[in-house]
Amino acid sequence: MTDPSGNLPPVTLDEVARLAGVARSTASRALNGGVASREAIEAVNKAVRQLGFVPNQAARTLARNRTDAVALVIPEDPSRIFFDPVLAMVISRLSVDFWREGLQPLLVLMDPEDLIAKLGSFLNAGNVDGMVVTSFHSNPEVEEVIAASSLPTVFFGRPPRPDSLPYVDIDNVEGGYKATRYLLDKGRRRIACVGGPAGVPSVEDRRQGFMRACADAGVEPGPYLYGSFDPESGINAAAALVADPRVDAVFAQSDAIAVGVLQGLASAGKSVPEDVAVVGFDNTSTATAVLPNLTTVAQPVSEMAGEVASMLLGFLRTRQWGETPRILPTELVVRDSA
Amino acid sequence: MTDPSGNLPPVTLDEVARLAGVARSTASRALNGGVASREAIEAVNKAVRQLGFVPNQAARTLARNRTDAVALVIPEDPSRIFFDPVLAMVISRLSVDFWREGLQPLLVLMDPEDLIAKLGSFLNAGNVDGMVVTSFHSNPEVEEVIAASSLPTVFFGRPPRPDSLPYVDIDNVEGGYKATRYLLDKGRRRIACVGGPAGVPSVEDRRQGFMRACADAGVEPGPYLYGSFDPESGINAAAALVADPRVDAVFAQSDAIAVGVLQGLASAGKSVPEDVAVVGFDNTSTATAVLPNLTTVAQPVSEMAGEVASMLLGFLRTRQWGETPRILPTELVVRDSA
DNA sequence: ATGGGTCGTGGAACCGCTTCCAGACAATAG
DNA sequence: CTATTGTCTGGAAGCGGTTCCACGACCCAT
Repeated sequence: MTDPSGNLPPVTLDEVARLAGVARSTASRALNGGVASREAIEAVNKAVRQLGFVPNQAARTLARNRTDAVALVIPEDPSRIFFDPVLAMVISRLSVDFWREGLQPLLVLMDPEDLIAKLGSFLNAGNVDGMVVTSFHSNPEVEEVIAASSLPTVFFGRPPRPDSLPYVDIDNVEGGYKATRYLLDKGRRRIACVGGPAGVPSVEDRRQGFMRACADAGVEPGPYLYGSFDPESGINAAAALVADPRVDAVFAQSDAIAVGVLQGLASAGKSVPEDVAVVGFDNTSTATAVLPNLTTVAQPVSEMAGEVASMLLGFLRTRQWGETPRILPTELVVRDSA
Repeated sequence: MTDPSGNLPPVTLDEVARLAGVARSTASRALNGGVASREAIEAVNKAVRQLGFVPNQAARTLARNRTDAVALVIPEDPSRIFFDPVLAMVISRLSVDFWREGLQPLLVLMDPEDLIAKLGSFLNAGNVDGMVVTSFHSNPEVEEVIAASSLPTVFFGRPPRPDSLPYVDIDNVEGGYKATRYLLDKGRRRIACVGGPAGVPSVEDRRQGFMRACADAGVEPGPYLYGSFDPESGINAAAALVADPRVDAVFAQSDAIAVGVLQGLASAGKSVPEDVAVVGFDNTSTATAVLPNLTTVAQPVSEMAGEVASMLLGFLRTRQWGETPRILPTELVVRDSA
């Protein structure tokens, strides 16, 4: 079944051809669907099975000038990504989809200094046919290298300079709007918002949605705080917010932040949702791991990743981009915190 | 700086050699530290810079019979891994370490059916020089393929058949013992234990530690329940356990389970830690995302992954294994739940 | 019979790099 | 001054596939 020769000598196409009684070129054609007689194909297939032949990928790459591999570029500080179940989901889905389509995913996740030092060479060494880049945080230097590589690229999340670059994203404005609107509909009148880092596109969009919902309701928006996408930011924010007793709701721009807010409110003696209602964003597993379970805006992360994969695949096959960008809708998941 | 030619023609070593006024072989030697005159090296380096040359990886692989890539094999159902922050950490650390050492990590994470269908070919196609396998769950078919590949392999976690295969793990017996002992020291007298799937090595070891601690204290162990490593198992377990009012502590074999237990106890009206103390395992970020914050057994996951990477690297360089297995200690992190 | 297709095939070139080998040359030893 | 060593070099032969090309066999319509 598998190669019985315990260890060393890998089978080559030459040996297959010899056993099948044909030329190497014929064997190659037989295997790759080129012109070949029925008998040739059968003989070759039999030989392949008998010898446990597997074509050498490097040789193939060299000859075809195509790697059948793609890079998953995660330009984040690796120590940060544990807080981000979204990222885990993205990676997982991309990996599964690419494998299914016969592409090997290379995980480009390294120390930031390594990244700027190595990414350029890596991309230009013909290691991959294309890449997907998660662009939650911007990083000019990395952007630069990516742009210079001229490899087919799809971004997960709107890239900082969306020069009609292909990307998939949710409608963050809508998401922010929905969350805020829900709180307003529940009668909350002074809503604070805790965001991620200033300047990040999704953060600004969610903020815009927040503002717009308040404006539409004729309510003055409560305090808006920038932070980062982790529980600490939430704790800090909560500490600041309780100073204003009129604040009766918080829209946290990620579940991680919301968790921190919850903790901060708890230690300040505020009860959720009675005193303060809290809405998160992302609908990650922590939303249900926390008490009270979090009302949150769900992103269809897996579908998004699926779209990303199919966009890149489509381009690699047809050499042209389909509809881009692709914007997917969000959905408010109501639980106990608001 | 980088290749100015916007797009297509990649620079080859031939062009570098021509520009430097030497033969291709000399250029190769100059770049790879072979014998070469000072002038030759300088001329080549200059040409390289000028042209933005990056050696083609496939050609290198073919010529050297070495890929400088390793596989990260995750034989788990991809939909499951989101519950597992440990896995995210492992992947991240491995990725960072391998990149730092000049090895490209290939993420082998796909649908189970795809895995058994494709893993064999992948491993035998000369895609990688070695691999690391996370072996939380056993899977005979995958085991088989891995064994047949005869690639250098390190396991994260004791593999089902540790035929002196290289692996890194924690002392799970000790971990289980510590958790249980702590509860006993706190005066708890009827301690239940909620484990992962029966038959998994780590689960059985933790169970053994649990049993032994009880025995050492002369206390009869409370109910032992198998489940899986997710919050649902914890909820179910809690539901079952509250039937016995004497149960005053639960040792959950993962934080995810513990979170479920916490919820289950809460909805049964039990307070933690007053009525029932809870100890988790893993010390993942959910341990602090939940209220009360979880007392839990910490595994040095990142260090473990680091060990794994260095073991594989060591073998690839020296062609022999160092000390194996490597067993790292656990540590009890005391918080609020017990 | 003869000319013009297909179809299938083997040989050879090629992808871009590394490495073996033999030769050129200079420096040192005899 | 030759013999011996040593350093550096270019040419050529790989690595293991794919693909171009020319050629022979075959079938059909002329």
